[in-house]
Amino acid sequence: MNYTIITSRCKGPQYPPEPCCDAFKEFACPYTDDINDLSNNCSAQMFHYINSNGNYPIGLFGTLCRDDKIGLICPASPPGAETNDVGADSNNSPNICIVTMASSCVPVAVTLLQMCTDLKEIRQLHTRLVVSGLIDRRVNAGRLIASYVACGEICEALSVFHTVHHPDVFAYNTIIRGLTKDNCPHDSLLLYSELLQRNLTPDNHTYTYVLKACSRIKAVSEGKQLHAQIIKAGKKPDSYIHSSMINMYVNSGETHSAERVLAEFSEENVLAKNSMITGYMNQGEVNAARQLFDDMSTRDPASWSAMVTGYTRSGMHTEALVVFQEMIASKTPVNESTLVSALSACGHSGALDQGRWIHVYINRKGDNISVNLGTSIIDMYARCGCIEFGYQVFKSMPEKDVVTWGVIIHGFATHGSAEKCFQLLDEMVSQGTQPNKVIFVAILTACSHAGLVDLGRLYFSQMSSLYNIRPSVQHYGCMVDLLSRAGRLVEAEELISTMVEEPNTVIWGALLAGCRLHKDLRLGEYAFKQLVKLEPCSGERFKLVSRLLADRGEQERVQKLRKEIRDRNLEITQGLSLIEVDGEIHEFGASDIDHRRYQEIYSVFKIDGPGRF
DNA sequence: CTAGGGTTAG
Repeated sequence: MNYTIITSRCKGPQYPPEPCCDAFKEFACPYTDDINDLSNNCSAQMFHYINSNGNYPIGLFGTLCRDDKIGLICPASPPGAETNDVGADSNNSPNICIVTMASSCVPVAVTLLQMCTDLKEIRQLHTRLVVSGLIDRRVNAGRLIASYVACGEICEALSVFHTVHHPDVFAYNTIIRGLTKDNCPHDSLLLYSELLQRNLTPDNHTYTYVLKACSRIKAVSEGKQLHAQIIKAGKKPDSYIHSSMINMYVNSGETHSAERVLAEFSEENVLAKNSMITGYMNQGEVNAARQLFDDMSTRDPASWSAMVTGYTRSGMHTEALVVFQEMIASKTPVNESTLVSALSACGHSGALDQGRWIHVYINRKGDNISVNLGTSIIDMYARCGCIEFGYQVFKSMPEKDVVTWGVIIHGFATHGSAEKCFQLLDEMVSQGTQPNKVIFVAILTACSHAGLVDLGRLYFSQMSSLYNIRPSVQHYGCMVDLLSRAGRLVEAEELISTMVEEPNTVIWGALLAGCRLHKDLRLGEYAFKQLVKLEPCSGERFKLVSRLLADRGEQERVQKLRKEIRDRNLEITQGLSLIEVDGEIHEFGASDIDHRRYQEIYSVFKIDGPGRF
């Protein structure tokens, strides 16, 4: 017989948790989540375990009783256990021996909780701990809190925490970590001050988690206070504290403080440097990030990931993809976030070939594709103009979230397939995913591109009436764009006047563009005035309004405006199109006829003349 | 005597 020995050290690959948990499920006790129900019907003695065949397979046995010992049935005595001859075979025959863990070993409940793989098991053990009274042991309660935190059940964790009379530092640490992870960093900080009030001594874990909470809410002053406390306590920060500290400063935008902390630490700390790279990248100090990365003697996957993500977010897509290729070449295991960033870089730069290469690479790796990664693949194809490929990937995904639906709907919207967008929205709702505000931006964009004014109005009103989504400036932007393009300028103006928030440049810009299209000088000038107030340095709007004036034959005012653009040296940004040819990305501006391969591309796309590209 | 890098994308 092939037994797995379960010991208190049963973590790790050599002791897979499955056999113990299977055994666990078959305990003679019926499964129930209800503590009261269990306490009425069962005693603490029920852990005696015999499986359905009447055999004694390896498993947990014994009682969870106040002496908190565990029995194991196994062919030989596991390390760290004392053999108890009860039930042991006479001359240590290979059949069965029953051992009891020495009392110095890890408490049973802790061992059991470590074996739990899902919430059901944890709940069941929770009930048993309550029934047996073992929950009163702080160690057990603490580990139970940790188990709930590990599977994201912060409410359960909190309710256990509140029953503990004098929680120890471990319990505080665990719950602080859980609250921060659960996006309640403020509560974490409250509990930290409670810990101090109770005269408990924070340890390295405490500092790490509290720093993380500060980092999450960009609480620099609290973070600095903590920094001072750590130094005052004479604690030697370990690498976790160190990197959390840097992270805190980085997230709060204090790159220089982060730099100083980085310099203070003598040991090589990859985690800290990774945080620093992210910090530089967030501040747009791309070269500093690169320098740090280049100087690192050891890099982990997160170091590479920070570079790829940073470049992508700075819009340096080519650089991002170069680093990504280097990462592959250096045989660094590629994690998911890196792939997501690299795909994003492909999508934003139109690098279809590389995007497809990454898609193939992902398929080759054979891991099953997560919702996030699948979504990124779809988005890449959609942005590179291959919505059909994206749709294939979409259809092949067994699980989708609201972002997945958003990506595909947005993709079809920008490809002008409004009908497909509406159909997908219906599908999404019928499959049980609630649309959010981003979905409606995509839907309204689709209406706008297809000139479907009435449908746009319908969806705009349904948004709040059916789905309880308050229209944001972005939605108003879509609607103003939709109405203005269709020449319904008065309606557009009316809609703007109903806005609660201040209209932004997108809103006025859309109105101005519509006015130019439909030659409405009065409203156009009004929109223009609002625009100049909001962004006095953009020449683009001047150009648009001067065209409007030219259309109306107001030559004199046109000249005046043109002079103003020149005199004030207003910047004129240009919309760019990106085309990948043989792995090389080419940028095109509107009416760009100076590109060295213009003729080729001109003929391929049958552009009907310069200026109309 | 149990616990610890980041949350991207539309």
